[in-house]
Amino acid sequence: MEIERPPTAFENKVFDALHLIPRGMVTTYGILGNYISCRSAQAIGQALRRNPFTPGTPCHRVVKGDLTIGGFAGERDGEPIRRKRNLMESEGVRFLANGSIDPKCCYRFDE
DNA sequence: CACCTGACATAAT
DNA sequence: AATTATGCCAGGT
Repeated sequence: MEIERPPTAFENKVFDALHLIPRGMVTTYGILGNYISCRSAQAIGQALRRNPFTPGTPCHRVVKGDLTIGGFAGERDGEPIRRKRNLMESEGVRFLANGSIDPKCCYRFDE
C-alpha cells in the first residue's frame, strides 16, 4: 500500500482557500488562482485531484471559469460529475437550465 | 465550436 | 539535478 505523500505548501494554500467558500457557493479555478497568486488554474485542479481523500475538503465547490461543472475526481463526465452537481445543489447552489451555475452563487473572495 | 497557446505544480524518467 | 510528460484550466484565434 502506497504511503501518503504529505501535502505541499501549494496544496495547503488551495485547501485553505477552499474552506473560505461559504456553503451554497462556488468559485472558479481562475478566481482561486488569483487569490493564491497562481496564474495556472491547472495546477490548482491537480492539487485538488490529488487530495479528494479528505472529506473535509469541499473540492466540489470549485468550478470552471465559465461556471460549468468542470471535472471531479479526475473525471470530466460520468457519475463523479453528477455527484458533484448533486452536492452543490444540496448546499443551495442553483443550476441554470443550460447546465451552468448561477453567477450569483459564484463566490469571489470579496477582499 | 474546435484548436492552440500560455502558465504552474507534481510525478516520472 | 534536469528534462519530459501530464493535469477537476483560461484565454484567445
